[in-house]
Amino acid sequence: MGIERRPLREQIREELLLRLDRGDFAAGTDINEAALAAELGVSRTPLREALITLAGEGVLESNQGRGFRFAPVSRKEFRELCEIVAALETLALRLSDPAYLRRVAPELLALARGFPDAVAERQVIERHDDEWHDLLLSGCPNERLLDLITSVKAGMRRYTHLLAGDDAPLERAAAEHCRIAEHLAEGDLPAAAEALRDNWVNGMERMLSRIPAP
Amino acid sequence: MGIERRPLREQIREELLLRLDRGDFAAGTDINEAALAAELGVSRTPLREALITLAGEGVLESNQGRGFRFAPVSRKEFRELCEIVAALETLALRLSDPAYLRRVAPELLALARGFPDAVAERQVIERHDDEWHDLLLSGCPNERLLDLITSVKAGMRRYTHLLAGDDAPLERAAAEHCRIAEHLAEGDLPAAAEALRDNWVNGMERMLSRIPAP
DNA sequence: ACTAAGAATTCTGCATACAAAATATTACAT
DNA sequence: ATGTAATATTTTGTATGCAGAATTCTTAGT
Repeated sequence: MGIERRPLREQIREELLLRLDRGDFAAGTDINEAALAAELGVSRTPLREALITLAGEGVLESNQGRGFRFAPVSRKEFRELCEIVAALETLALRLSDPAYLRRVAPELLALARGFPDAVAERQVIERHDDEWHDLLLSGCPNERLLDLITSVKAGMRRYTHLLAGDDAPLERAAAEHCRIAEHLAEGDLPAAAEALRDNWVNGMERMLSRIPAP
Repeated sequence: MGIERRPLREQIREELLLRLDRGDFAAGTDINEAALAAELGVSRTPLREALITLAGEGVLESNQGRGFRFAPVSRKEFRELCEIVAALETLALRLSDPAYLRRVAPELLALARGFPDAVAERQVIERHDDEWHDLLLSGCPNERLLDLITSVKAGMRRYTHLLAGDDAPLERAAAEHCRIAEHLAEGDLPAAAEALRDNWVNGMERMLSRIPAP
């Protein structure tokens, strides 16, 4: 039975991202290292290591002498992140083997169709969406690109909890996922890539109004 | 007189990248934290923080229990990185204001033309190339994208020293830069973006043969 | 001489300690 | 009451300490 043998900093990073999804931290909030470390039951050292990693991913900001804080959210930044992820994911799709994509298309379609039925809590649905995109890109041979996408998406997690309580956006996303899967089933990769970009642009539009004005 | 007031971890990170450019570290080499910290005249704490940052950028790898090491180089990874940066830079160019680009085109052209004349050492030339690309993208309003490009390029620094002693690739790069600048001067942004992608693809080809086989 | 077990050493990962910077509080003058 | 200077407190940034894992060295046995 494999006991947990991973660096504390990684576990801490994931725990913080999870709490971020839950909306535990307001954007712009300062982090008190000692208090947070005590709450997590670890020392400041691995906590700081996790904070530095998250700062590198854009989740946190750091200012000399005054520590870390959750980076403030803004429509501008969210738009920027969507532009980036859209470009990276379409690149990943274009680099994938068309035959492989056609093979996983049915599974992608099934997942997308079973999407709104799942009456799970929002947090589970978010994870579900991530897994769908992961499967979509699982055939991309560019490993560095996949890592980078994961990292950039971590920077977007500050925004996910803003969708709380509204299912409409998720249903529309599911419909778009179906469209993408159908294009893949037909072997029309360019159309799928275009639909994927639309998915990000639309998702961005749906979110923008929920982001508080600066 | 503003004295140096930045976190040690950032200064350490830059120093390590500089030494990497000089070819001080062989790919795959394990890092001895205590020895390196002593050499740099700092304690292990900020050094480790810098190492964690570099690991996040792909410069280093970390394995539980056996610390950090410089990630091994490979043709596959270099190709992957080039694909990524090419996509990101062309995106940045497409997002830029065409009027601004036309305005800086002359400066870009002049810099590119003065390129091979500079008989400076290779390391300076590399930095020169970086600055040219920075200027090219300086009109991109997507700040997150610019940060991301910088970060991904840090991950490519493990490869730059492999160009040591050969000016031919740099001269060809200069010619390509001229081409890009000329397209911008004409206001033909799509052509410039295409030339920029070619620049990365060609640069990749030039480099590939120099990367030792795995 | 080669292998394997085990001891000794080295090194990492995490915790704690300390100094300096930033922030909060108090005292006082206006 | 308000602003300000002096002081106390908090908090970060860096250094040091320590336990355990990984590695190297030693040596006994074949």
